[in-house]
Amino acid sequence: MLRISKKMEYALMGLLHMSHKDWRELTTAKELAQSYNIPPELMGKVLQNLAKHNLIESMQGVKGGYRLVRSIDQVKLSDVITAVEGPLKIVNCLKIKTTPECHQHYRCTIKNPMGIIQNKLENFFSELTLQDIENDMTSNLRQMQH
Amino acid sequence: MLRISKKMEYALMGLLHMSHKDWRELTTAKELAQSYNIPPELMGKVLQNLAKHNLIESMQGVKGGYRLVRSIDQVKLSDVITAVEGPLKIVNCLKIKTTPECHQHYRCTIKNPMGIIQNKLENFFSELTLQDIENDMTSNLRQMQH
DNA sequence: ATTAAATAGGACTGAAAAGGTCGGATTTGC
DNA sequence: GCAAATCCGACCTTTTCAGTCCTATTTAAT
Repeated sequence: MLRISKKMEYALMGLLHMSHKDWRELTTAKELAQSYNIPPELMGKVLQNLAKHNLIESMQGVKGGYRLVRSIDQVKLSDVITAVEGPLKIVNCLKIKTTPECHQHYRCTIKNPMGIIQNKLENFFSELTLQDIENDMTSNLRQMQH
Repeated sequence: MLRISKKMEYALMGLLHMSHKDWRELTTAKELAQSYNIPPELMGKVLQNLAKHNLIESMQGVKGGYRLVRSIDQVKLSDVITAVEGPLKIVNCLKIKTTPECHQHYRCTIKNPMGIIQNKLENFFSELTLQDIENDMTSNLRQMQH
């Protein structure tokens, strides 16, 4: 429950990795896969999804690869989630407007607390940028070095 | 990904249901199961977990049932999650201190963004009480009635 | 032109988790 | 003693996740 998928993990690693380079430089799936011990095919798929949603751009062919199209402080965590996993739906019932087979449906809109939590989570993820995460990571690193 | 389990849903429904009664009154698993179309055995298990973690108290025997031990503004969402699902671990790698089979382990503590997100999510859930959720639901209800 | 390295993308498999079911034990009011 | 409730573990089925495989396409370099 509330597990963040491997795909998300790989996506974040990839995006942060790219942010440490000059923006023009390309990063290949293979490079990321080797750096972080990720199955290359999976890494590739994740990057393809990110490219499809315009978080990164792809160059095909030899010497191809991926690079960021905007700086990471312009990338919300919710963008990454949507790109990699599709729109966030924490509970089946809310996936489609009126799922016929949902027996709690007549109570869903009013009595079901899930919608509330979903909204709050969406806000949470859309207020959090990759830069925020990067900052926290480096500050943690500093603490460890003391 | 990031799906909240049915158990959580049932737990929240049960707790909010109880909060609408006089605190001394008992609620049975059967009552909840029938009210919300939930498999009774499952509802029972969820309530047992909540009782074990002292979010509700249980009375055995005929005329038994469950009731809140504190008002819902004293119950954090993180309490419910922990009771129903065990401690929140959004990613395998962070479950146990040093999982030997985690190949990214040497990078985990510093380079893996998951720990950061996990901390932020934990804060998020521990700042949110059931009363907050209740409030949002009733305000949504008011909007619909206009 | 050919080759090699890269992205693009669909189909499939195995493992793990979630959701639900079943059976039985214990407690307790009537 | 019976019935209604909590308690609890074992089991099964379905869905989801992670990973693999295979093929096609693009393109730089030779």
